[in-house]
Formats: sequence, C-alpha cells, structure tokens
Amino acid sequence: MSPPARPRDVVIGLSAVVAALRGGEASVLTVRTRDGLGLPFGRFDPDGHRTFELALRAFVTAQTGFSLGYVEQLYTFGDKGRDAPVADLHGLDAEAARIVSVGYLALAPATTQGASDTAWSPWSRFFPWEDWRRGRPAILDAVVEPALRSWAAGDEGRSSRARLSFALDGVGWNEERVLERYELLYEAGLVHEAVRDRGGSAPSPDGLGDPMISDHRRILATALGRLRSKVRYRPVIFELMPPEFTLLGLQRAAEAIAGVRLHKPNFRRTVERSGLVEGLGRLDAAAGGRPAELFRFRREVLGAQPVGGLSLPTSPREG
Amino acid sequence: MSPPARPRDVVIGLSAVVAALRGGEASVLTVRTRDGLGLPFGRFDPDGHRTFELALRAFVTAQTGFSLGYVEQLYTFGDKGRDAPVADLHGLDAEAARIVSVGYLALAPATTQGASDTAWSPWSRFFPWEDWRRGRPAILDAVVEPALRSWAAGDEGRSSRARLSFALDGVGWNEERVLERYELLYEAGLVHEAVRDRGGSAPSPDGLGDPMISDHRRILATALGRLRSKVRYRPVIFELMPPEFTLLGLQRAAEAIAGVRLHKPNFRRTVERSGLVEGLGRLDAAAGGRPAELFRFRREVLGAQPVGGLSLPTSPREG
DNA sequence: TCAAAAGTGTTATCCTTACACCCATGT
DNA sequence: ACATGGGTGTAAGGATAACACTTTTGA
Repeated sequence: MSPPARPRDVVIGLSAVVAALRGGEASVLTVRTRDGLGLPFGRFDPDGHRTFELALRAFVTAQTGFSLGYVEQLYTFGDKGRDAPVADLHGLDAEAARIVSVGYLALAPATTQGASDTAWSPWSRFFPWEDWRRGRPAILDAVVEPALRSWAAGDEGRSSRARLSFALDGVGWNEERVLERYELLYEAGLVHEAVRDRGGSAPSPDGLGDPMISDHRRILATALGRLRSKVRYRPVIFELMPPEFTLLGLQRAAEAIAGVRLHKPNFRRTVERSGLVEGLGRLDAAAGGRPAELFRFRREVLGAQPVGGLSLPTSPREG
Repeated sequence: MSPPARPRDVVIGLSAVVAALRGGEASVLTVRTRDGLGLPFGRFDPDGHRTFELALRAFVTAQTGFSLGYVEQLYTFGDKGRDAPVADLHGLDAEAARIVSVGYLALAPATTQGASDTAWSPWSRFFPWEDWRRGRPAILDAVVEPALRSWAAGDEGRSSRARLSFALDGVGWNEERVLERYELLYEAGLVHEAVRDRGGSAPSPDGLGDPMISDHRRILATALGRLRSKVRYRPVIFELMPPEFTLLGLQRAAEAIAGVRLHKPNFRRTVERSGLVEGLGRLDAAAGGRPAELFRFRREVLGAQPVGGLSLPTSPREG
C-alpha cells in the first residue's frame, strides 16, 4: 500500500444506458466483454473530445452502429473501490489511475435497427424485483425480504431503509426508487458486485439479478429510476415509440417502463386530454379484437408551450 | 494550436453551492479570488480522496470553517472552452490539462455561523430576473426581452426557446427553468462569461447579473433550479430552517427559494395537513401583530414513510 | 356465439384555488 | 381605533380513481 511515485491520473469513463422497447419489454443495449456484461462505454479523450455528449455519441455509434437521439446525463460516480474491475478495459492498471464514471441515459425508438438482437437485455434481467406488472414479484418474499431482515436485525436505520425501499410491512411500492434498492442490496452484500468489489472469493449471492462489469449496474439503476420519474413530467415516453401507435401500445410502453399495470379507461382519457397525441383516423392492423385507432405524438407542442408528461393511473386490481 | 507532446491530464474540480437563508434572502456562500467571485471549490485528489463528497466537505470546512449537512450532486460539466479561466487557481495551465467540473448543492440552516457576512451573496445578485416576489422584474422588459428578440429575430427555434424560458407573449413563468434561462443568455452572448469565454475584449453586457469565475454561475443556476423543483417533492426546505419557526417564516423561506409569492391561508393548510410539522404550543416573540405559534420539523417521519415536499400555492394577486 | 380488445358514461372523492372573514396583540 | 400579522370557513372547479357498461372485430 505504498503511495505511487507520481500522482495517479484521473481517467473519465463514459457509459450509456441506451433504452428501447423490444417485444413489450423495456430493454437496454449491452456489450459483452471478457469480464462480463456491460454498458457501451468509452474513455473520454481530453485532447480529442470537445464535450462528453459528443464523445458518448461517437462511442455508441462505433460500438453499435446507430446514432443516438435523446441523451441526458445521469450522475458521476467516483467512489474508490467501485471503479477497479473495468480498468483493464481502458488499457490501464487500476493502481495507476483513478477511474471516474459519468453515466448517461439515451432513448431509442422501438424501430431501432443496427444492433443484433442478442445485444439487448430486458431490465428485469438485472433487476428482477422491479417488475410488478404481474403482481408483487415472488423473489421479494422468497429472497429479498428474509436476506434484508437478517442484515438489518436490530438496526433501526437499516430496517427502516429496507421497509421504505422494498415496500415491506405494508409500505407502498414506489417504482422510482430503483437506485435506492440496488444500493441497499449492495450495502447488504446481496448482489454479486458487492462481493466482487471487496475482493471477495466468497460465493456470489444468487437470484438477485445478473451482475455487470464495473459500476454499470449502478448506472443502470440510476437510469431506470430517472426514466420512471421523468415519464411523469416530460413527454419522454414518445422517444421510445414508433411514429404511429395505438393507445394500448402506449399504455404497454408506459407499463414496461414503470413496471406496474395501469388502468386502461383512465389512462386513455388522461392521454387524450393531455393534448400530446393526435388521432390519425386510421386503424391498426388488428391483432385480435376490435381494431384500434392509430395516434401520433404531436411533437410540435414542444416548441409552443411548457409541456408535462403522462399521468399513470394504476390499476386497482394489480397495482 | 499544435497538439501537446503528451496527452493532457484530466483535472476534476469540485464546486459547492452552499445555500442558506439570511435576512429573508436565499443566499449562497461565495469566495473572492483574484479573478473574481466564485463558489468554494477544490481540486479532487485521486490519491487522497476516497469519494467526491468527502473531498467536497473537506474543502468547504477548510475554506469557510463549518461543516456541511445536506449535500447532493448536481451535474458534471466538461465542455471545452468553458473551463479555462479557473485553471490557474488549480495551479496549472489550461493548455496542459482539461478541467472537468462537478457541481454540488449543499443546504445550511439559517443559524449557520463560521463565515463572515460578506461571504454570502443573495442569488438575485447573479440572477436578477429570477425574483418575482414583487411582481415581474423590470429588467425583463427593459433589458432581457429586447436583447433576446433581436438575437432571435427570424429564427423560430430561438424565438420559441426565448418565449418558453422567459415567459414572453403570455407564456407563464416557470420558476424551475433557471439553467435554461442562464444558458440561453449565455448562448445569446448577453452575460459576461459568454464574452469572456470567447476570449472577447468586447465590452461585457451589463445589468444581467454579476459574473462569476469559470463556470460557477452555470453551476449556481443548476443548483437554484434543482432546489426549486426539489422543494416540491422532498422536505428539503427544513434543512434551511432553524429548529423552531413560525408558519409565516416557513412561507417566507419557500418564497425566497421559489422566487414567487404564495397564498398564505392555503400554504398554512397544506403544510399542516402534510404531517411534516408539529405545533409546539408556544408562541413566537411577537414582531408586531398577533404572536404566531412555533413549529418544528418532524424529522422522524423521514424514517417511517415515503415523504413528499410542500405544495406551493401561488398567490392570485402577485404570482 | 364467444373471446378479445376498443372505447364510453358516470360517480365519489380528493386536492387546489379563490374569496371572505374573524382573532389577538401593540401603539 | 387601527394597523399588523395570525388564523378559519367554505364553496367552485378540476383531477383522479373506481366501477359498470357498450361496441367492433376475428375465429
């Protein structure tokens, strides 16, 4: 543990959570490295890159073949000890450089081409406790709750955080607290990355989602939480939709993002009253049942007035 | 413009917007440097600092003498051309290093001691168009609107952004869009930093607030916008209050943050119904008029249930 | 005729907004 | 008395949540 002869360099890693809807699932673009699954990423070049965002767009285009539309910065992570495992991917030794990770969220329309199907993974693969569309996920009662209870035993602070994050003891589920939940599991040593970052040779916990390299699952959790909250106050959902869609299609998209079931009649009405969409008078090629009208996003409202997102009326049956 | 012999270093600068209420004004802790006014800041040490937040707390304590409570990360700025002027404060040449700026928001209670009074500046000093508590600021009609109109003349995109950001042509004022407004003025070359960053010797525009070093006014705009929105969905306002306060005191604090007047009776009711405060049964030392009851923040609710912020009912008279 | 999905009506409830008004204290 | 600020009542309007129901298509 002797200090290095010369000060460490700082290296900035840029990572993108590229989200899209594929087959009714909210999915994310992943890359396979020899250390495991990760997000598309690259090393920021202080000489060549004018801004982070331009650098990020270049990385994703180079690694996956398509160009990003909507992009926003999420968070910058710099904790010592959670940065090491990706170091060799940047071509340097973790002891010689400090890696700082800037995470971004990008949204791609459902029609996105250019990446092979195997490059997309549904989010539930990494966060199986986040999908409540078919009711409370079994993994919560079977794995998460007992593990957290034993971790929190006797500690009021821990118990209270577990209760609020994971909807224990009758607390309601808040779908936006994705990062809080992941960080709690990390702190409790219940996800693989926590064991790995401690240099542990201990067996990794199982059943709590697939791990990712470096801090990429942390960035992914940040992205999902941000998207879930943003959908409610900005019309970002339409960045994920094809140019024409039905209202049920929009609802399924909102459900895939939020991870909860919505109430159909009320969802329709709030969407139609929002002024965000316009009926096209044409019908969908029916896929069973009465054909639905096609709608489009009225993108022109963005320049005319401040505009909010969608209200997400949960269904009383399974919400 | 020949490339340097060896790749540039990346230097991470940490800056803190330390907000507090002083004399009824939302104020921010500033430091005076030989290049001008700035935020407390420091250079992140990749060898010595374990996390950004710990490093930031150490800087602020060293430079101002008190320790921070509530802290949150705002944004990371890395644009070339907006980083140079502070370089010499870090003891290096901007040509030799690329400066990346991580901004933080910290909240200090009104009782905060340890910094001299002259170290605090009201936010309106830097953003005189943001304070609508006494109606629409005159500077908007006198300076901002004509300047933006001539900048946007004939460009529909520019006009629409100016309209939405600065509430022109009957668009309503959205107090949260602080950063959008500052960035628009920067892009239009109407704030001093824009002229400075272009290496301009042109006379700096006047009347549009005092400049700050580096990108510190940009970070400050980010902080004010974040705080204004966060007050509505998290009980952060209480981080700025003394342990005991009256409801009008709380209202004045919310008004100072939001920059708009609120409706007293409705504000009282929403606060009391929120369950966030508890009456103490004791009265304030009256300052004219009927003495008001003292309240305290029920900090214990934070651990018991998910908890929102305050609703801010604007006054019909001057809102 | 039935399943599946689209789409409409209606009501109870809550929250927000706005206005009107009374109360307690100091000068 | 009156100014100043504290504090309450109440009603209109809108959004939300819940339930019940009709319509249109394909198999």
